Amino acid sequence: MSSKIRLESAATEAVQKNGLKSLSFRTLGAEVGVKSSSVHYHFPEKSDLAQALIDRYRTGLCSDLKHLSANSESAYSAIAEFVGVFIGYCNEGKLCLGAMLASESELLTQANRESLTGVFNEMQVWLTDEFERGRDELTVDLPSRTLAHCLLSSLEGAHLIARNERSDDQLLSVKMLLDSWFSKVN
Amino acid sequence: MSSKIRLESAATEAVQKNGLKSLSFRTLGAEVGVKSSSVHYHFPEKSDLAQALIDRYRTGLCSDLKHLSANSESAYSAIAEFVGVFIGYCNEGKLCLGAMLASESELLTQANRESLTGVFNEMQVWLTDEFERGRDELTVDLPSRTLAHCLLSSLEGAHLIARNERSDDQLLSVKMLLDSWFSKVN
DNA sequence: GTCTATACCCGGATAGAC
DNA sequence: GTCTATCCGGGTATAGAC
Repeated sequence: MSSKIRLESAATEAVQKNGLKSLSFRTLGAEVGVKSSSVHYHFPEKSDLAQALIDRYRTGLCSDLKHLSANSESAYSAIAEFVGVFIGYCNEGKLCLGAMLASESELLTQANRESLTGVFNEMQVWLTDEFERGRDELTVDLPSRTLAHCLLSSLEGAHLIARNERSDDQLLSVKMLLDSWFSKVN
Repeated sequence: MSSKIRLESAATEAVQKNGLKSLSFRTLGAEVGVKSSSVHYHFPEKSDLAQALIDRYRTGLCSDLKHLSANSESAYSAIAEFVGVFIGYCNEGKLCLGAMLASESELLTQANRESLTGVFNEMQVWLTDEFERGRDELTVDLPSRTLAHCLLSSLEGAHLIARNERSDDQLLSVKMLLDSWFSKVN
């Protein structure tokens, strides 16, 4: 695989764990066996790296979500699987890339920030559509869009809080809330 | 006021805006008119500064919450005011201190992390008690503790997401969710 | 308690050879 | 595309005078 791709993978992993600020061109290069100058060749400035990571994350996300919609037997199961992704991150000591970068927004360019907004929108639109698809089984009468916002916010917040502790309490509560929104949780 | 106190205030502000990692002893000192060596006199290492900030935040929080409980006419109004604090942060481009530090957990010591957990617990216990106080007006039958977890998670997540964008959508949705939990929202 | 001065390290970034 | 070498700025931290 090309160096560039391997750099992006390693960078994504590192950013989800410790943030962009903590990631240096030197250590990133070392991770895949090249020097910092080579990293600069692919990503001239740090904001270029950030942009690549955000774009890459969004692309992967889109295809994952598309798959999830197509292969799930119900809106509930699709959304529950989405929640599962976050629980997975949590177990690896990672934050969602979007959340981590959002917490470091002072080092992002305007373009970075706009793309990041796009990532969150992608998730919220997908969630909104899924809640709409499961309308009939919903026990709450809030707009789908509101439910989508709330679920995403809870997930991002929960695994931020959960990072410090050694319990899944936080995410489990969110899961309970989600379940309470559906009449059939099979 | 003593330098130490002023340093703590300035540091809290800076950390909520840009994080601990971005805050240098030099710029912090400059903020209150002393040199970096003087900052080191009060806080030998960065983790000492972090500890002071966390302790200070918790103390302020405790007294604020006590006041809120005592002076509110209902559980709903107390909780709504709590939500208001987060909306206020958001308008100032700040994150809750706990959330910001949680996102930077790689630079915290074990002691820092434990104290930080205490801060989140403080909020969750208070919220749990308030939901318990408002039991009669609740329209959801989830445990108060679960509601507390979910509300706090949503708030932390919402203003993380909201930081990038120029809209309050995210936090408004959380407010709508909260309102939907109470039968009387007067 | 605060200062000046300084040691030391690490990060981003670039120039130029291969 | 990758390397070596290097510059420069800025960060943490300490020693010692006042």
